[in-house]
Amino acid sequence: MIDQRFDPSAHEQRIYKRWEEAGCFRPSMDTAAEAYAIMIPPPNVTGSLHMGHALNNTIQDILCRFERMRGKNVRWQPGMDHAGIATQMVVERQLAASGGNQDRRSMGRDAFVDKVWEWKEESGGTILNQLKRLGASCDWENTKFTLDPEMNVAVNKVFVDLYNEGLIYRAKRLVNWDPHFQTAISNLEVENKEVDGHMWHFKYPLAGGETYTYVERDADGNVTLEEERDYISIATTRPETMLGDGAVAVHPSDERYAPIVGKLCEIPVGPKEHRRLIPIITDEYPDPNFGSGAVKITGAHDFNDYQVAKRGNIPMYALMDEKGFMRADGEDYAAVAEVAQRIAEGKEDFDEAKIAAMNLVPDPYRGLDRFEARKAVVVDITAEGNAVMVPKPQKEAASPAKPAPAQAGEPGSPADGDSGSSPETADIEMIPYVENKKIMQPFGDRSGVVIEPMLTDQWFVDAQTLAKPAIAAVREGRTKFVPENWDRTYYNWMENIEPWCISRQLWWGHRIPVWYDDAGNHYCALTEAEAQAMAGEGSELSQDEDVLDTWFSSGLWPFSTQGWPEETDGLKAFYPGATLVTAFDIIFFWVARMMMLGIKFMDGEVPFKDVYIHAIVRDEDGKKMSKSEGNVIDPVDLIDGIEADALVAKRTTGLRQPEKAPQVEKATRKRYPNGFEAYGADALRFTLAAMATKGRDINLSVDRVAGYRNFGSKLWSATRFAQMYEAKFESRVNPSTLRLALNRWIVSELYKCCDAVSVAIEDYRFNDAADAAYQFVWSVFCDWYLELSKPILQGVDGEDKAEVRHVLSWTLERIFEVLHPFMPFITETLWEQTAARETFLMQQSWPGLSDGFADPDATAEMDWVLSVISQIRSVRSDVNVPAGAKVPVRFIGANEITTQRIETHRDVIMRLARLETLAHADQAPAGGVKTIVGEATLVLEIADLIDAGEEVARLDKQLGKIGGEITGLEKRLGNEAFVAKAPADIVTEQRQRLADLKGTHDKLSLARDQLAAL
RNA sequence: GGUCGAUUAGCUCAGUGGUAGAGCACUGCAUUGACAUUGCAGGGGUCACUAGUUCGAACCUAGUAUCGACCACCA
Repeated sequence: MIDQRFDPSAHEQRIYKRWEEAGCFRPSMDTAAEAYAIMIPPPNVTGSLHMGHALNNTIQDILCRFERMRGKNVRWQPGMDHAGIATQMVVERQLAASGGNQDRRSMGRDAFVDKVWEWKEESGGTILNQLKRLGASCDWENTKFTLDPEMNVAVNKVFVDLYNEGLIYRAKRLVNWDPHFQTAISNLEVENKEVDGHMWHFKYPLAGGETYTYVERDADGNVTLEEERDYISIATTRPETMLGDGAVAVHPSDERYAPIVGKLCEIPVGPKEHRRLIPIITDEYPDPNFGSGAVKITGAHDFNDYQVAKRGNIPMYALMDEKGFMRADGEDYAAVAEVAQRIAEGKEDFDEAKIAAMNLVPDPYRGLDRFEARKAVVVDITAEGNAVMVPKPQKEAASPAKPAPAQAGEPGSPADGDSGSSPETADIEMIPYVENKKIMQPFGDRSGVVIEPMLTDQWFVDAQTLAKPAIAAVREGRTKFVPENWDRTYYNWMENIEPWCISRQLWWGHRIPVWYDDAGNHYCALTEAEAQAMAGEGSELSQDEDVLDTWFSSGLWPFSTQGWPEETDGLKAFYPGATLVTAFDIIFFWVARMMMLGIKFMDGEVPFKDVYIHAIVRDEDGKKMSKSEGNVIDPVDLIDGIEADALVAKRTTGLRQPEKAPQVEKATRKRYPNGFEAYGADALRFTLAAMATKGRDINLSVDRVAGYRNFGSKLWSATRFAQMYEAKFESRVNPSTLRLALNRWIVSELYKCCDAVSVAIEDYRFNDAADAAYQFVWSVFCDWYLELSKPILQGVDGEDKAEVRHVLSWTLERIFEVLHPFMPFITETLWEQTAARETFLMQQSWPGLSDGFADPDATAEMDWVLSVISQIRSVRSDVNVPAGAKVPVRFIGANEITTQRIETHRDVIMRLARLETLAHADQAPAGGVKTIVGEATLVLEIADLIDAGEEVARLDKQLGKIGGEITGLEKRLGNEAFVAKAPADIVTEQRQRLADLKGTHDKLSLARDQLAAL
C-alpha cells in the first residue's frame, strides 16, 4: 500500500536520479523510429531559473516526453550560452568585490579569461541543476557549452566561409557604443527609453557677418514674418556634439534658406579666434516643418546625420573616446581647427584616417564627461548671446507648446536654473529658448548607460543577403510560427534588417579568426597556421583582439551542437529540429539568426519546422515580475516551499539597491504572508501547462498551483483506493471483451480523453490538453467511476468484482501514462509503487488513438445513470431533504430500456442518491416531488418533508426557465429561413431538443398543477 | 508613426458561427469508510460600445472607446 499522501521531496530527486542512471533521457537512435529534436534555448551560464524558464522548459519537456512515449527517437539538446557581456560583468564585479585592487586590465587578457573559466566551473550553470528539479528530460550526456572547443570549430568555419563569400566584412561604421563596457553592441542590445530632455535653440552666425532676408509664410502663402538675419537657427538635444558638426543641412525645397545655401556659417562655440565655419547644404533629410527646418550635421555621433554626411561627403569628426569622454588626444585645437577650416572651404582633401585623427574638441572641454561638456557648451553659447531668445512666458500662459524656461543640464536631471538671460527690452524679459521635452534615448540593455553612436572599425554580417532565404522559408511554410501571427513580427524585422555588427571589444567569447600583419593586411583563416601560410613566412601576425557577439554562436546552435561540420549521426537525425520553443522577446536575437545561419550552412534546410512562441509569465496582477516590486516568484521556492521569513530575507539580501529593501519586504509580506508551501514540481508544471494558452501573457497565481497540487493528491488517493480494494495492477485488459456497461463506459471515456490530449499537444494547445486530462481524472474517473464501482467492490466476489478490479487498475495505469508528460514525478512514483515493474513509466507507450473503443451504448446507459443520480441529488438539495435521510422514489412511465437500466443499476442509484426504495408506479402518487429523466418521471415521496407552496414555487421557477428556452426554439424553428438555410443536422438537433423540453415541461407542469390543487 | 494584441462571472482566464465555460473566490449542506489538499448542491455574465454580414454573432466585417506590447522616430 502506498503512503497516505505524496511527498514530493521524498521522491522527485530520487526518481530523477533513477531515470538519469538508466539512460532514459538518451535518444534511442533507433533508425526505424522518427527522429524528434528540440534545441533548448541555451540559458546564460550566469543564469538562474526564473518563471519564464520554468514555462519554457515545461513545454519542451511535455513535448519530449509525449513524443518519446509515442516511440520517437527524441533528443532534447541541452546546453548553455557563454553570454559574453553578462558573464564578463559578473566576474569583473566579483573581482571588484573581492577587495584586491586587481581589475580586468591589470590582470591581462589571458589571466582574466582563465579567471572566468574558473568561475564558470565553480558557479556557472546552476540553472541546469534547477532544470533537473523541474523534471527536464534533456539528453544531458550531450550537454554543450557555446565556448566548447568543438563549438569553436563551427564558429570559425562559419566565420571564414562567410568572410570568403563577402558576407562578413570589416568596415568603419557608426555603431552603438556602450561607454560602460567599452564595446560596440548590436542595435538589438539597445533599449530606447523615453526620458525628460531639453531641446536648445542656437544661432549659427553667417560667415563674414553676411545677412539675408528670412521670410516665413503660412499655408496660403501670406507672409507672417520677415526680418533680416545674420544667422541660421538650429535646434539640438545634444549641444556637445556641435563641436563635431560638419555642415548645416536644410531641405532643398525650403525657400526660407534658399538665399544662404552654399554659404558658410559659424559653429558658435570654442575659442573665438578659431571658430570653425561649416557649409550650409541641402539634403532630403531635414523636415521643413520641424523646428527651424535647419539641422546641424554631426556624422560621427548621430545615425541620421551619418547618412546625410555620407551622401554629401561631409567629414565626420569623432569627439569622444571609448569611455564617452571628450577626446583629449591629438594636436591642439587651434591647429586642428585650421585644417578643418580648409576642408570646409574645399581647399584641402581629406580621407577617413585623416579625419579620424583630428580632435576638434576645444582645449577647455577636453577630457570632460560628455554630459559635463554639454553643460559647459550650453553655458558658453548662451553667455556669448548665441542662444535664440524668446519672451519669458507669463505664469498663466503656460501653454505646453510654447517655450519653457531656460535650463541647462543633463537629460533626466532637474534644471540647473537660469543661465545668463539677457533682457532686450525693459518690459518683456527675454530668455533662452529651451524646450523641455520627452526624448527617446538609447540605453545599453546590460549596462544601463546612455549609448553613444561612435565611428569605429567593426566586423559586420551582411544580414540582408542572409535574410532573403530565411524570409522565403517562412513564406513557403517550411517553418511555421505558432501562433501564426508572429510571422508578421518576423517579416517586419527581417525585411528591414540592417548589417549585423558582430565584433565586441570584450575578452570572454570566441576570438575573431582574423590575423593582421605589420603592414595592416589581414588574413581570415581557421587557424593561425593557415593565416601564417597566407601571409607568408616571416610575417609577424597578431590576432584580432575582438570577440564575436554571443548570438553569433547561438545562431549555430541547431547544428553546432550536433557535431557540425562533421557529418555525425546526430546531425543527420536531429537537423532540422521539430519545434523551437521560446518567448517572443528572442525572435530577433535568436530565432532569426538561427534561420539565417541554419539555412545558409545546412544546404537550405531550415533549423526547425515549428516555432512555438509562448507567453511571458507575470504575477497574478499582470505585473512584470521584478525584484524592486517584490513580486518575483522563484520556481524552486514553489517546488520546495519556503517560509515567509526566509522568503523576505532572500529578496531583501538579493537586492542590488539595499535602500529599496524595506519596501520589498513589506510588499512580500503582504503578498505572501505564509511564504509558499512545498507544492512540488508536478503542480508547478501542471499549472504552467494549464495556463499556456496561445495568448501573450500568463498571470501566475499561487492559488492555482495549490489547486493543481490538490489534483496530484486526488490521483494519489484514487490509487490508494484501488489498492485498498485489491485492484490488480499490471493486468491485461481487452476492452472489447468487457461485460459491465460501467467498465465499457470508463474505457470509452478514457480513450476519448487520451485522444483529446494527443490532439491538443500536437496542436500546441497545452491548456486544452491539461484540462482534458484534469476533467477526466477528477470529474469522470474519481467522482463517478470510483463511486459507481464501490457497490461492486464492496459486494460479493464474482465475475463483476473481478472485472472492476482489473479495469480500475488498468485505467489508472493509462491515466499515469497520459498525465506523465505533465506530472512526471508523481506518475512515475505511482507506477513504481503499485507493482514490480520492468520498465519506467516514461518508457511506456502512449495510450490512445484507438478508435475501436468508443462504446456509444455503454455511454448512453451510464449517462442515464449519472443523470438520474444527479437529478435526485439536486432535488433533494433544493427542497432541503436532510443529507442523511433516505427517501423512497418511484419511476412513472419508464419504457423498456429504462426499466432494464433501473434493474441493472438499482444498487448504485440507491446508494449514491440515498434512496430508501426504488420502485415503479403507473400513476404519480399524490404530493411528492417530481423530476424528469428522459421519458420517465421520478417522484420523491417526501410530501411530509416539504412545504407544498415552496415546492410549487420551485417548479414554477424551473418551468419558467424551460418555457423561455422553448419559446426561443419555437421562434427559431418557426423561421422559414432558418429551416431552409441552416444545416440539416442543426435543424434536426434543435427539433429534438424542442421535443425533449416540451415533454419535460408537460410533465413538470402536470406535477405542479396536481400539487397546487391539494 | 508602423505592427501586433486585449476588453467574457467578484478575480485570473478558456472559448473561431448553432444551449456561454474552467480554476480560484462566494453560499448552503455533509465528517470513522480513497481523498477536508474532500464530497454534494447552488448563486453569479447586456461576452466594452456602435453599425453591418448571416437563418443565426462572444466568435466574421467596419468603426468607436479604453488598456497593453513591440518596432521606428524630428535635429
